Amino acid sequence: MSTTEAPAVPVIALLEVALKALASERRLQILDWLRDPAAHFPPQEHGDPVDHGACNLFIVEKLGISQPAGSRHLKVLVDSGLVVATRRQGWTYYRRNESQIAAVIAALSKI
Amino acid sequence: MSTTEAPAVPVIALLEVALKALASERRLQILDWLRDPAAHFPPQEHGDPVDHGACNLFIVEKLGISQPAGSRHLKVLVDSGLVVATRRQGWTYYRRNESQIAAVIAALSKI
DNA sequence: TAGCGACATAACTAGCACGCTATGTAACAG
DNA sequence: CTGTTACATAGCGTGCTAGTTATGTCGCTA
Repeated sequence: MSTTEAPAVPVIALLEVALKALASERRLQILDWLRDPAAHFPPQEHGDPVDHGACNLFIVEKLGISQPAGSRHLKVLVDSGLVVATRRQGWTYYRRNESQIAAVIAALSKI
Repeated sequence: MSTTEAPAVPVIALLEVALKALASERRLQILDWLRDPAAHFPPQEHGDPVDHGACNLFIVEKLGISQPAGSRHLKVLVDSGLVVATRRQGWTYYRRNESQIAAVIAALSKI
């Protein structure tokens, strides 16, 4: 507290994290697909797309990038709270966190 | 048109430009100050802050960075359409483009 | 226990973002 | 014409971002 100075509007620093996560065509595409996983991804045996979202492999393949690259994009989205990951029987499913997305839009509206 | 492929959702590419401009604590701070220039910047002789916004020098000084660094942040905001620049008697005043800001928030709400 | 499939992590590289100093440009003052 | 002020641009160094391949980890299956 002696070396760092608190910003006048701390919400700005929080917004920056979410906006950096959103400021990527890849990640915006992922969020758009996750609005309706069943419409954009093949059927999944282990996990209802409506409840749990889509698995990593499907997202990676649809993006056309390597699996680690897609995995890191998803990690950025999860770390920012915009997406929730669910591990289930070896697979990881991702779904939107609508409340957090709405909170970011609301915060942005105040700036 | 033969070498580039149109994205399935072109609005995503447009949103990315605005979000990259917003995903910066410096630029979010500028936008916040410009909501009420008269409250955050000294009085200006040549140009009403309510009409024209704040000049480059005041913004740079308040940010605590060099003049060229601040000038480039403002250019990013202008290029993305979020801020409008007005040249007047040697000074350049910057103000928010509320309609563009609202359009970005509306587009983000649809993603 | 061995092997495999799904995903995460590590290590590396290329490109972009952001800070700086130095310099260019345009308008005004004397 | 000269100098000053306000701002933009150029050039450079540094750190982050996003892609790759290689490898690690965990859960299931045989």
